[in-house]
Parts: sequence; C-alpha cells; structure tokens
Amino acid sequence: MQNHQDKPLINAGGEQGILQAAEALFAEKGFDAVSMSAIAKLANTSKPNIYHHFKNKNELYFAIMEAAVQRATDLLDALEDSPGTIRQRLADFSAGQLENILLHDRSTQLIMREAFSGTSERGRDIAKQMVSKVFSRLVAMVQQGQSKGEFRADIDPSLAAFMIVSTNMFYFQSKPVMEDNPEITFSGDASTFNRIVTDIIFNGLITQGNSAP
Amino acid sequence: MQNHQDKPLINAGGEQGILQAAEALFAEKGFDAVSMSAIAKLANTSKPNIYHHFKNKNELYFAIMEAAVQRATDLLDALEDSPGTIRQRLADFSAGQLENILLHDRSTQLIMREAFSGTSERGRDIAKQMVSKVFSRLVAMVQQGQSKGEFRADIDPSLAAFMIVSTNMFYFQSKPVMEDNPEITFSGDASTFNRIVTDIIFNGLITQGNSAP
DNA sequence: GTCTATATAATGATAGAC
DNA sequence: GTCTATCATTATATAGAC
Repeated sequence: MQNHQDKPLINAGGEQGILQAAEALFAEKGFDAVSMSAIAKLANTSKPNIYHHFKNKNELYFAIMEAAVQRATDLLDALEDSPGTIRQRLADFSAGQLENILLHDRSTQLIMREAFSGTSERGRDIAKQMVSKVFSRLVAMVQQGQSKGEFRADIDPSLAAFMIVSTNMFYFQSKPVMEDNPEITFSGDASTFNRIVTDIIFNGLITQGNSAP
Repeated sequence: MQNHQDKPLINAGGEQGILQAAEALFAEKGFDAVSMSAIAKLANTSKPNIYHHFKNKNELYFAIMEAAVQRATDLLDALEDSPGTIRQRLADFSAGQLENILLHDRSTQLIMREAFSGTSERGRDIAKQMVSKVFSRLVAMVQQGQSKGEFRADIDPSLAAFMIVSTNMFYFQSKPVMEDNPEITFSGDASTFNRIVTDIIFNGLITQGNSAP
C-alpha cells in the first residue's frame, strides 16, 4: 500500500472518497450528529451520489465499521507471535496494540463508540467481536505465563488482560483531555507510557499480594 | 434524602420529571439521538412545557450535566479522608469511586461521553473539570505514598493515578460488553475486582522494575 | 455514475388559548 | 404551568435528466 488509509486526503468523488469523508465525520461527531449532506460536502460530491453507492445511512456506516474492524484485525495478526519470554511477548503485543489504535485513531474511535456506547444496537456486535479478539489473545498469553511460572497463579488471567487493555484503551480515549492537564507529564510519549505500565502490572503479577484475603 | 436521584421513577410532569427523563435518554443515546418529543413522552408531558422550563435543548442538557457533576463531587468529598496507610487510603478512595460511578451510572455515562467524545464542545469543560478533580486527589495521594517511602519513587505519580482511574473507568464503560463474554469471570463483583486490581498496581509500585531502562 | 430538483417526514422551537 | 396547533428548518431518501 502506498498511502495510509486512515488519514485525511479526501480524493474527490468515488466510493473511496465517500468512505473516507464519512469515516472522518462519524468518528468525530458520532452517527446521529452527521448528516448525509455534510458527508457529501466533505467528499466533494452530492447526496444522491452517496445513495447511488450505499443503500442508506446505516449501510454506509456499516461499511465503514467493517473496513475498520478488518484493518484492525489484520494489524493484530501481524503482532501474533514475537520471540522471548511470555512477559516479553505480552509487552510487545500491548505496545503494538497501543501503537495501532493511535495510528488508526478514527477507526478506533468508531469501534469504541459502538462497543461501549449505550444500547444503540447499530454495529455493536461487530465491535464487540473486535474487542473480544484482542482480549482473547491477551488472556491466552497470561495463562501461558502462569503455567510456565512467570506470573503468580492466583490471579484471574482475564483480569490481568483486562488491566492491559483498559490502560491502553483509556490512554487513547483520554488523550485529548489529559494533554491539556498540567498534572499529566507522560501523555506525550505513548511507548514509554506503555512500557512503564506493563512493567508495573507485570511486577504486580509476580509479587504475592498482601491485601486482606 | 429519601429517594435516590439516579434511578427510574419518572414522576409525571414538573421540572424534576423532565430532568430525570432527559437524563435517562441522553445517557443512553447521546445528545443528538434524543428528540425533545421523546423526552416529553417519557416525562409524561408536552414539548412546549419543556420549553417553558428550559430555554432550549442545549440548556436542558447543561442543567443535567451540572447536576450530575455536583452529585459526583459531593460523593467524592465524602471519601476525602480515610484512616490508615496511604496505600489503604488510596485503595479506599479507588473502591469508593468505582462504587459511585456504578451507582450513578447514568450521570457517569453522560459525563464520560462529554469528556472523552470528539470535539463536541458541548459540556466538555465541565466534564473535564470533574475528571481532573478525581485525578488530582489520586496524584496527591500517590505522591504522599512516595514521600513516605511506601511506593517506589521512580514512577511518575500521575501515571500511577492514571492506572487506577483507567481500570475503574474502563470497568464501568465495558461492563455491558464484558458481561456476555464467556472469558470474563470477574465482571460480576466490582469490589473484589477493584481490590485485586489495586493490589496488583500497588505491588507493582513497590517492586523495583526490571524492564529495559 | 453523477447531477438538479423534489418528496416526505421529523426536528427544534413558538404562538396563543386555558 | 400546561396544553393544541403550527412554524420554519433540516433530515433522509428518491425521481428522473444527462
């Protein structure tokens, strides 16, 4: 591929241009706040032309969702296996996942909105399937680490996976807010953020807890 | 107070009933997906009556936001000081905060949507101020823990605070998704979830890291 | 495939009676 | 304070020319 599919560059007319324009707007404002006219305008085309390519607003949205999920899973597949200890593989996977969601920010926002929004019913299942995929891999890795004795065995592996996902997701999600918060100093560099967070979590997963039973 | 202010119980007509109905709908579907007619219907009143009480849709939304923030900060104030070690106080604060957001789920969803959504501009500042408040307290506690030698000093305290907030927020946010995921087993009990998570984080904050420098 | 023009329905908001 | 009736605007979606 010679041009990244997730950044501005709205090439006039055509199905591609419509999809890109729509993705940008939907990601920023959400489904209901975006009108077909606005999409047509940004895509440098007309409303009826959008209806020529897509049956209705819902189907256009669905097409974008599917493309976003496809792209995201493809990139996850590339991260599938890395060498080293389980701890190292987990750290690499986590770092790669954070990198991906930051690179494809619009796709990510779209998917997260659908997955975690109210009962919108729109593309929730497809978004959930995506989240579950990331999650399953992390759970499996943690379990491996436990059976190999790298991590303490008394922790629910899905909880450990959840901690990794949640810090990454929330980092992405809260980035705009945190950036202009004077108390936050780590917000600029995602990879060192991720390194330190996984470091803390893994250390916590090794040391035996001393909280009330 | 004798009836909780955050649960169904839509009492017909009146400013209270309108506010409750609107909060429920806005939290579930978001600003743009909710029509004034829908609010009127749920509040058992008429559209013009809403306009009698509130200047327009935006101001109604704002009134809800402000009430939600007020309620949340009040509850945080009650958690301000608890006895014990810094670690214990932090754990209590974290647990209390998670309890609060789960109890006032509609308010929370509303605030989080505004704080972390795209560039909606609507009530973003007021929501950010709310998030910052929780955050500042956690940062201060972590710093205290560091200066008392309870936690290792080489970790950015805001990063530690961020981890606590993110796991709590993301727990709340992803609850509906995680609940019907067979791999998740911890989703039912928020307080034990919180206890284990803070346990892991604190252990990680004590143990010296062994990742690449 | 792409447009102009338009149908149809729903939206936010108001006038004015009671 | 609350309603019925209605306004102006904008939305999704389509018909039909080129």
